[in-house]
This record gives sequence, structure tokens and C-alpha cells, in this order.
Amino acid sequence: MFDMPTQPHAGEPAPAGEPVPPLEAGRPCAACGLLPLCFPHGRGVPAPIAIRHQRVAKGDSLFRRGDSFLHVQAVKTGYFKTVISDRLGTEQVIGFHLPGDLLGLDGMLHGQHGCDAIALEDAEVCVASCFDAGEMCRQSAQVQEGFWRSFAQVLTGHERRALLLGQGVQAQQRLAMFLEDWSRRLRAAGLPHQEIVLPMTRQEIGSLLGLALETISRCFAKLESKGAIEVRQRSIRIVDAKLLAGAGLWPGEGG
Amino acid sequence: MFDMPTQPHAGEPAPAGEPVPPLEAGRPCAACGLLPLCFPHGRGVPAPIAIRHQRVAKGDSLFRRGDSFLHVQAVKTGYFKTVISDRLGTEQVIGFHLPGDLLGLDGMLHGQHGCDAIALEDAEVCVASCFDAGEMCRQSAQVQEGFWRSFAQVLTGHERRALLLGQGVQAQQRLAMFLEDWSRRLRAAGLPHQEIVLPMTRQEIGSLLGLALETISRCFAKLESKGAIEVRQRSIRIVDAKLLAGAGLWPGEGG
DNA sequence: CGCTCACTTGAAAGTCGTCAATAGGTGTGG
DNA sequence: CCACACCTATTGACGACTTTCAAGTGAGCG
Repeated sequence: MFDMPTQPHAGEPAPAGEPVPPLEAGRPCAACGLLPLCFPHGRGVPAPIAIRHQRVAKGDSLFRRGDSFLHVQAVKTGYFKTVISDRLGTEQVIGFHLPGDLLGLDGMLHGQHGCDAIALEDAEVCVASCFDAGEMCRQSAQVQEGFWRSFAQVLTGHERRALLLGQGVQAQQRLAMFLEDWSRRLRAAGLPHQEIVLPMTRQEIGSLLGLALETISRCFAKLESKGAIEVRQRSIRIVDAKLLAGAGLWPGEGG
Repeated sequence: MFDMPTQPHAGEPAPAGEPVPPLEAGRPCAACGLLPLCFPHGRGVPAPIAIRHQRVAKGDSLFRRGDSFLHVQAVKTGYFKTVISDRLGTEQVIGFHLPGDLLGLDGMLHGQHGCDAIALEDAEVCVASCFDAGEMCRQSAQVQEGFWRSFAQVLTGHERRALLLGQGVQAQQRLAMFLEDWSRRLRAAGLPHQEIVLPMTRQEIGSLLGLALETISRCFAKLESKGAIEVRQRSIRIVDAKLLAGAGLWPGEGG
């Protein structure tokens, strides 16, 4: 447990960095998008660049639309959502992010972030300067390749989400696909993926999937009555992964 | 007009490359994602690497799910769709691509393409080897930055599409947003963007937007009756861009 | 000239969104 | 420790929108 020190504004990264010590030497986080920068020479050999750590309190934003893009960031602990607010002020969730995920890469386009990243619970992020990242990629083909792969990971996530818009994909299927995907990602991050505690509200799930929060609630009930999952508030237990997969319609994984 | 020579299979890039001459010296395509590689030193100075050209006949695929990812590719002329087929064989459109767009970057993740790229009409693509691209990015920070920006462009396009899933975004709004976005991209590519001839069918639009083809047809009629557009088959004329923008709900652009 | 494919248009049925009321959970403050 | 307020989640009823099924028209191509 952390005893939260006086929390600085998370909006702009603290110039000098937090007094959080660097990662315990040789203990890379599982499947992190910053891994190529963090441990470019393999386990045990720390990075030659400064990777700063930063805490973000629940509900605070790591960055907001319009903020300058100066850092490559990855979630270390906790969960984030990224949202875009339309002209009416209603916010549209475009993604949820768990430990290891890179954040805000869309900012590379114009040097400004295109969305807000908001912590769903108290969280920590790892931060490398863009400049350092570029430098390292130029020095090592291996680092570059790893970094490109991290980009592609983000891209692939977006493409997977496009499948939610499939012809007549029903609400129940969407939720099933979401849960399956979330579980898969938790697993990839080395976190428990069968007994899940969702960090987001029904409304936020609904926003991502294009459904009303009531529909999400009803679909949880339906999937539970089918025996695919057990639901108690935000605690989800995946009882029958096969049944859940059958409810969704992901394309064949292996190819 | 091209008089199509005997068309080789487009599936695997021809090892030796097509006999198409390189771009006319010093005439970069407008807003191309490969520009940083094609003209790294500015206009007039050709690239030090080989950028091969390739033709793809209408209906043929540039690559398919599972193909090795070995090249960075950009549309030169014509239009493409990228699709993912689910287990049942129905294909889900995840994007349309016009001249300048990079194609198949998701393949960087596992070294295999995750979707199929299919030409909507006879098309040409520019192809650079991954190896060369990496090499050039390592040699020049400027090239690297440009290339990263191209990545981010693709990413941003996906995020924009996530807005289609906004709370209660109606079919008509979705189509309006699609047309607006398509027009904007045509404009960025230096193509006519008010008198449009859509390269895709109603069904394909519907697939992208998560709507039935009949709904697309009806929404075209509605938008026409509103006076926002004129429709004749695939020819669309944007009469009142403001009205069209009002039908959609994009977030404030500049802000 | 006739075929096929794309598109249009109509009617019926189903799903989901909205509105509303209620219950449960959490956190704060007395 | 309890009470209160607030937020989140559940559940029901109704209405609107979209899908589906169907038939028919039009355009492009061999």
C-alpha cells in the first residue's frame, strides 16, 4: 500500500520527477510497451536514459486534449480511460488502459494530445521523454523494432474494437467481446484474469461499446443467467470462457 | 489512363518490382505517409532507398491476414478497404484508404498482417522495405519524426472512428460524420472533395459504420432531402457542408 | 441485348434507448 | 458507531429507431 503524499497536480508532468525510485533493477514489468526503452539490453541491465515515475490520483488526468506531447508514457499500476469530449460536453470513451499500455501516442501527430487520459483509480505511470525515445531508437535497431511493435499493439487494439461495429452485432455480443478482450489483456499483463474487478462504471463500458448503461446492466444479467459469468457489482468471475467466446464473434485467433 | 499489362498476382509483392518508373523527380505526392522516406531531404532530392511501385487490380488484395509483414506500403492511386473476416466468413470493414494513406501497419506487431487490404478499384501502391525504413529512421531524426507522425495519423483515424459509437449517435449522424471525414481526407490528399465519387458500395459503408445497407441508402435520401448533399448512385455532391457538419457531432476541431 | 449486381423503397418485427423508480454501496460527518 | 447523502447499479414499461424480409428498379458489362 502506498500512503499518498501530498499529491501534486497531475496535469503537467512534474519537471523534476517524483521521488519514486526507479524500477527495482532487473525487474521489468510484464509486457510493457516501454520495455524496449526501459530494458534495451535485456533484463538486469538498466536503461541508460531517465525513466521518470509519476502518480496520478483517481479521477485526475495524466494529460488533456491540447496538452503538448513531450513524453512517451506507459501505465505502471492502476487503470486509465481515454476520452474525447464532443461539442456538447458529453465524453466518449475511446479506450481503457491497463498496466503495460502506452498512453497518448496520438499526440505524435500534431505534437498535441487529442484526448484526455483519466485515472480510474490511483495509478502510477512511467514516463520517458520523446527526445530520449527517439535517440534510443536511432541507436539500436532492436530498440526501434520493439518500439514499433508497441505502436502496432495500440493500433491493433483499435482495429479489434472496430469489430464491435460488425453487421448486427448485438449488445450482448459486444459486452462478451469486451469482457473477453479485457480478460485477455489482463492475462497478458500478468494480472488475474478470471476473477476480475472492473475499474470502470457501467456507463463507461457503455460509452466504449456504444450502448446505454442500462443495456450493459441487462446484458451482464443475461450472460450470468447463461452461466458464462458471475456478476456482483464490479466483480466479475468468468465461469465458462468458451460460452463467453461463443457469445462474441472474434475472428479466429491463430489465423 | 493506364493500359493494364498482364496483371501479376498482387498477393505477394513481385520480388523484382514492377517496371513502373520511380516518381517523377521532385514531385512528391500530397500528404503521403511515406513522404519522410520518399523525400527525406526535401523536394527535388530523391530518396537514397528503393521505393518500389506495385499495381493492384480492382478486387485483388495487396496483402491478406497472415501474410508476412515485410514492407511499409502507401496508397499512390486508387482506393483500398481493409477488412477482417470473422469465423463465419462475413467480412467487417475496418477502414477505407485513399492516396497517401499507409497500409497494414498493424502487421508490425507479430510480423504478420492482421487484416486483408483489398483494392476498390485499379490502384497503385508505393512499397518500401521495412529494413530500409528502419535504417533511414535511425540515420535521421527528422525522418524518424516524420515517420512517427505517419503512424500517429493512422492511430488518430481509428480514434475518430470510435466517436461513431457515441451515446445514441443515430444512423444519419454516422453517415454524415463518415462523409465529412471522407471529404476532409480527400481534401488533405489534394483530391476533389465536394464532387465525390465514392469507391465503395453501400454495404461496405454500412459495414464500417455498423449499419445495414438499406439504412445507408435511406440516410442518403434523408440527407439529400435536407439539402445537405446531392446523391446519384455513388456520386455525392456536398451542397451544404455546414448542414452536414450539423448532422454529425465531431468534437471541436481546433480546440 | 440480357445478365448480374447494386441500389431503392415498403412493411413488419425486434432491439435498444429513454424515463422512472428502487436498491445497494461508499464515504463523509456528526 | 450511526446517519445521511451521493453515486452506482438494477429492473420495468414504453417508444423510437434500425434490422430484416421482400419486391422492384436501374446501371454496368459481357
